[in-house]
Amino acid sequence: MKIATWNVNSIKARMHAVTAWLETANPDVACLQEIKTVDDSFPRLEIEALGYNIVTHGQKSYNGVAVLSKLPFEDVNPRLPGDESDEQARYLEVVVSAKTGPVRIASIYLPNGNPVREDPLKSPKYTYKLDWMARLKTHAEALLKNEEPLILAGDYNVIPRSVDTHDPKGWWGDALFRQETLDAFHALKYIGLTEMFEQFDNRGGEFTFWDYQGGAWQNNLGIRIDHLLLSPQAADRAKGIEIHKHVREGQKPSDHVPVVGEFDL
DNA sequence: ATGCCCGCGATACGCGGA
Repeated sequence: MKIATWNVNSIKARMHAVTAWLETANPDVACLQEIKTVDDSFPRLEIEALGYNIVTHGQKSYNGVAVLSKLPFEDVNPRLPGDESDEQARYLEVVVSAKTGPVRIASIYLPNGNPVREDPLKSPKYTYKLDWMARLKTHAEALLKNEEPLILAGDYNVIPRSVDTHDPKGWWGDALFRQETLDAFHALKYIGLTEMFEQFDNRGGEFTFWDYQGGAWQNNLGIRIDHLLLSPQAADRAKGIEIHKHVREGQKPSDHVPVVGEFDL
């Protein structure tokens, strides 16, 4: 079973790239981020025609997440618990029934967090990011008690290590790569989650995002910020991970590329 | 120099992204 994550940077602007990728990569489940549209405007028909069930948690103009699945959805839960006032659409959790039993999958669009001011804790966007990461940790701890395969897949907006950017000195201090962010990401992993790229590959210099500006793609100036975090029951059945870098070469590409995990589920 | 590119949209000398 292939479970993928991809920040598409607008589903409407990306439909040609998305359908072409679905047809060739043929994932069983695809978690999408930054669909940038409301649920009613999501282009369902073209994707359903490729054999996918669709759930969305959309928002006008910004954010928005979706899950596409060849298997039917047994359960759907939009929103990350812990802050009823949070109106940003960044989390969508589903359960599908694989041949080995239920598999819980979440599409995650973790806040960017920039700008970070001189006092990080007085930076509204950065404190929102840190709060969101703490909420994700609390929720993931509760989900781990289910002792089932759990895959938290998405755009984490976290550069885990210096080797996951072309320019660690340049990035250091940014909301994606600074001590408080790394501490929160480590705390999330430390509850018992496995970062899938670390499990199977762990090379430096493998990126999932290249900025549109300044010839970043042409010069391979990228960062690795799209991740799959796995419960022990998912990690035990994990087979391998691929970054679909070639997708960045296409017409009107997203600035992110898909990351695809293979599981014996 | 926070600009360069991209998508959205009360189409803005705007905003957010990373």
